[in-house]
Amino acid sequence: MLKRERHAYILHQINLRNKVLSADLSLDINVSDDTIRRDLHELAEAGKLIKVHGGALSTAFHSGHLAKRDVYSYTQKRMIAQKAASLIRDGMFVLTGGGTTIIEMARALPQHLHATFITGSIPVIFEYMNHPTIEVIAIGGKVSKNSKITVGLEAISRIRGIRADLCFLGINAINLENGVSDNDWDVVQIKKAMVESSQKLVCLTIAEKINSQQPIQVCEHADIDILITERSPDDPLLKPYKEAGIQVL
Amino acid sequence: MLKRERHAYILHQINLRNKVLSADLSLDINVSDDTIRRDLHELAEAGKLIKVHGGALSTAFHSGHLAKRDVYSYTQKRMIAQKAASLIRDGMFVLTGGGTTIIEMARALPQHLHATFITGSIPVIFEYMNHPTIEVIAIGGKVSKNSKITVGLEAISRIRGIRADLCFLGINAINLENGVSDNDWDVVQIKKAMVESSQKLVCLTIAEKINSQQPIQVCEHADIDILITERSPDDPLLKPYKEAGIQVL
DNA sequence: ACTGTTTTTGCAGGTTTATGCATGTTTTTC
DNA sequence: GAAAAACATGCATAAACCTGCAAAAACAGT
Repeated sequence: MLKRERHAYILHQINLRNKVLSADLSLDINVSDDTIRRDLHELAEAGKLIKVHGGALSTAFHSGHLAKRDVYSYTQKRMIAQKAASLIRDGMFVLTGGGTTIIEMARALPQHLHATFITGSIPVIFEYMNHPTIEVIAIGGKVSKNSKITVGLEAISRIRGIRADLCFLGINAINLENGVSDNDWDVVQIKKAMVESSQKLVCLTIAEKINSQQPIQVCEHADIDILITERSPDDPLLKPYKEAGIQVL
Repeated sequence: MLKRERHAYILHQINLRNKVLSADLSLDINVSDDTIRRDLHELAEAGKLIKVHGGALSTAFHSGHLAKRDVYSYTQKRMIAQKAASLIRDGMFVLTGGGTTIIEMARALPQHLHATFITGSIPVIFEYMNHPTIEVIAIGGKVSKNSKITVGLEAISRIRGIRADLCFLGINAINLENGVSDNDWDVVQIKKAMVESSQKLVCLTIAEKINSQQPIQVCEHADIDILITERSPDDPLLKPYKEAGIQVL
């Protein structure tokens, strides 16, 4: 096989799977691994791929391109945040949890909204404070350093004393069998209390976490009123949830 | 799986869930936990995540986002903060207000201090959260957007339920005639409650504010136990306060 | 077609990297 | 305060790597 051909083949493989192993290629094409290595080296110099120990990766896959901007799935979260913010009306009492998605929602609130937001998440409070017209209530209690929200009995009993119209939770895992689940006991207790204290529960998550599970259950899927992801409500991934009676946005 | 690929996978997981356990990863990817540990170590060195015992955390929340040097009279406040921090012993319950001086105190706390800090100031909570060993209690209530502390009846009744060893207040004005005074009614109510709930009151202020006055009184000079400024305790400016029975540091 | 030149390839060797394992230590947790 | 989990460290090994070299292949020009 000619060098050019080989190069084309390698690039084809890399675009197909986002990675290649030198060993695989040398076996496939029946040339020595030295040759493959030289090929990869050349292609890397030409910027067609990224050479790593043991093989090569697609340029699209690697850091600079995808990682820098979108490791936090910023774009998806923005979209979720906007859908979520549109549910809030003047005069409402809104309970919210913590997490980056909720922070994005805080940023996406319309300028003249006149609602009351209650949360135990310190970073979220920070974000709410920048809004000109909303009222912000902090839930007191012991502060969990990991999750940066208030937890414990104090916080839970405060939440129990509230009747909110809406509850927004950024969730870590959801499936139909076990509903919403998470991995921090203290945080789960808080979320449970929030769910019980609200008329409607709105769950926010990027689609990637749909159909996944974590050790501790927050609530049944039946408790969820609205589910928001960055995808279209018609996406087949979400169909089972619609059929289970959840409104999907 | 290639090393770089693994790194990308780990980062993806971490940004998805905000944390990962080494054990989970080694099971997922099917490599030894040693390898995972080495991966996490490398990624941590590169600043892509924060390594902790048993796994790693996302950097997303842990960004020190308070600008350091653009604080008015930074050096003076540093000095005050250090004097103040030296008063705190293991096991103490400490009530603190808000303000840049208190934030500096939070930064000046010794690394192994084992005390409990109670505050309603959101920026101060942020700072406390960075400390490895202290316990942090947030006072709940309505959040005042100006002063960034919780105010109102809810907060006050919470404070009343506390018996603290020390209370640190950053103060805006003090003279012998009217004691400590301030200009925000809500904030003053909170400070009053704090003073009443503590054994000892420690007031922090830059010397510039000594012998000045604001419209609303917080407490009498007789309520103050300790006064801390950036000046030496022997400074003539402070003599009247010493003579009035206040311990000056 | 022949010869000189260039390119490509495989190989020998010595080096580096990645990984797992064994050891002993620290940290966490109950 | 003792057991379990997580950690660091050093070592061994296999795989991947680089370098230089020589054989083979491809090329080009009179």
